Amino acid sequence: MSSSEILKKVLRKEGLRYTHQRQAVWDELSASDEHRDAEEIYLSLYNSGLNVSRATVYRTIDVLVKNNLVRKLDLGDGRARYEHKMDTAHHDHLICIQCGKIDEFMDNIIENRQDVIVENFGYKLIRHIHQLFVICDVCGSNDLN
Amino acid sequence: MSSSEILKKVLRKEGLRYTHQRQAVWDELSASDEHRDAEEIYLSLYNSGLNVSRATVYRTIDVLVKNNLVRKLDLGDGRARYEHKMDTAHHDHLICIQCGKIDEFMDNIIENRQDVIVENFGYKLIRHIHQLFVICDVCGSNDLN
DNA sequence: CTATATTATGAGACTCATTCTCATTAATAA
DNA sequence: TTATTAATGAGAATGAGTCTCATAATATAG
Repeated sequence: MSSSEILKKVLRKEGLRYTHQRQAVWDELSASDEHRDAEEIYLSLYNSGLNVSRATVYRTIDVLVKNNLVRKLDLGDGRARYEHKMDTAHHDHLICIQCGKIDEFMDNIIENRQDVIVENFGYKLIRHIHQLFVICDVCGSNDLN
Repeated sequence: MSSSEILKKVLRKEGLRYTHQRQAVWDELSASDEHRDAEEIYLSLYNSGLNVSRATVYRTIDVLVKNNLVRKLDLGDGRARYEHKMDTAHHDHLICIQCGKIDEFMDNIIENRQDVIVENFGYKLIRHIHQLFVICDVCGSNDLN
């Protein structure tokens, strides 16, 4: 399914109209594997000559997140980051606290343990956040850590 | 070691002065096991007749967090929560997305896997965030989930 | 097609947690 | 006690994100 077909399907399901701006935001997000914030998305579009307002960037991202096309990451620094979920398996993140580099990990043992823990409480797991804040190899070899 | 001795030691180490306000904030935090935000700390002090300004509440909490007397939690809703670390072992959190109840968990298998993952990357683990967002037993039995 | 109804957009005002500023006050050093 | 220096308080500033509302674009009815 093409990028625009996927988006159209989601918009139809949500009862929303298909617009240039929404396509532009989704294109921008799906074209990169980086973990960018809303301002970066906005500026990247702007620099491509696509003048989508910040408000629309936020509004569109909300729809994409709600419909599982995009994941929102809260790294605790006050700016949400976004990553598309096209052809990607579930994963969590390692974040270098020095250079900001983000890597991904996935561990079935951990995933299973989470289920066990929640089950022992008699709760139902909806979603989870698991972030490992690290000093990456590059930053670690640079000097005094 | 008493509450004030602990605080004095930290302040001395940081080259900071011992003040009523700092003691009041630390007392307020160490007296409760709840996970409260800065405004709740401020209001609780205010209602006890202790007029510590919001600015000082924030400033003091920063010192306490930096010195491991308090842990800052980011639950992704825009307000940081704080919990003291007196006589508490490391743990992570389960958060009910409906009623907001917060429970704690600790799992050695997960802790070990984290170390392995980070080691495989050749990185150094500094800290981690692991939050399980759930529907708790009470909310789950209330009706339609 | 064309007109009409309805939703989406853009610009900038607004919110709200947190941080900053700076004049005043309090704690430590002499 | 006074002098020195840091801490505090009040409110301004910040900044990511949200909201408003007039205008523009899209979908629907003829």
